[in-house]
Amino acid sequence: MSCASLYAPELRARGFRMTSQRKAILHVLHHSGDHLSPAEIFERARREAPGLTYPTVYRTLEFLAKNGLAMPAHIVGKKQLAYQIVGESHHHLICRSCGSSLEVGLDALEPAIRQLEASSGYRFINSHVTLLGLCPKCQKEAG
Amino acid sequence: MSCASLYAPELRARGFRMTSQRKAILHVLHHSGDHLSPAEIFERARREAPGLTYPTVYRTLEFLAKNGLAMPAHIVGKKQLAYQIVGESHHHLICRSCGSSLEVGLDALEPAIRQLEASSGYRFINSHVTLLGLCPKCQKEAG
DNA sequence: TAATTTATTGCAAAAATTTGCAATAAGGAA
DNA sequence: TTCCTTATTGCAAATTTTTGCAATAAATTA
Ligand SMILES: [Mn+2]
Ligand SMILES: [Mn+2]
Ligand SMILES: [Zn+2]
Ligand SMILES: [Zn+2]
Repeated sequence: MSCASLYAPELRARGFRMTSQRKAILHVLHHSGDHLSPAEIFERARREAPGLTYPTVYRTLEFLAKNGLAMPAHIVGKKQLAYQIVGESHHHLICRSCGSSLEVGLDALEPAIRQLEASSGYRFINSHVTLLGLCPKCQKEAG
Repeated sequence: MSCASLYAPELRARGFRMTSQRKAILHVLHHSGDHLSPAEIFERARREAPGLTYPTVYRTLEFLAKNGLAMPAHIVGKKQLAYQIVGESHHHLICRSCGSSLEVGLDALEPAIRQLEASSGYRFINSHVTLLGLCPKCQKEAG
């Protein structure tokens, strides 16, 4: 029983198909919960889906993002775009000097985002925000 | 008189150098104001800096982002990471179904971000947030 | 101005990501 | 179950992005 059964109805309702490749990738994202690079996802998912290829990994991640099942996150300083399963709302605050990071809970930005949902008419906003700043340590060093 | 003279002191104070390549790229970003892909930046900047190469463009954009002079933005549906000069604070709300987008003014999220600056100790947060949602039209179609 | 230091660049090659298209297989219909 | 339609995949090739390293040039000093 794969966790992919959670997502299958969602996809089929929109005319998409649940394939073994998508199951494997969703399984990896779902159980890791973390931000994973395409390469990490490829390595882990192909244990369940032998024959899996890189083009499929990239296309699937883009597909999941477009459909609101995964969130992309670009972290300055890391070259690869990472993906994470949609779950607990949270955001990232990263020091652009030393790279140290802080996870920001949903209470910080979420109210403003819900407000925006109301005023814009857009709905189902998945927020996965990466903010860049200077951490306290680097503020001192920079003067 | 290039607009790069605006940025030179900033860089030199941190031990970096203002080069003809950086001048050209800053000039392009500064006067466009828009989100530009590395390829667009390369094409425009090399008019002023002949001999400019792609590795330099990529390294410079990463450099400007790390130093708070430019903001990267990953737009789901577009493959390339785009960059924009740091200027008016604003955010993007994009429909993950049809791609239509809305610019979100600084009043929507900025108060929450200033609040976060206070509570986290991080400072000089450049926010350039891309939020994904479903626009009103696509909400109807999706049911 | 000339010399010095080293941040930055260009080049060539490697690695990552995207694309076109024919083959495959998921899901629905018979 | 078998047949159909077409969304999805794998493959090969194209394109984009990154990296190592020697050559270059910005800024400081003499
Ligand atoms: Mn995250
Ligand atoms: Mn923008
Ligand atoms: Zn820091
Ligand atoms: Zn839409």
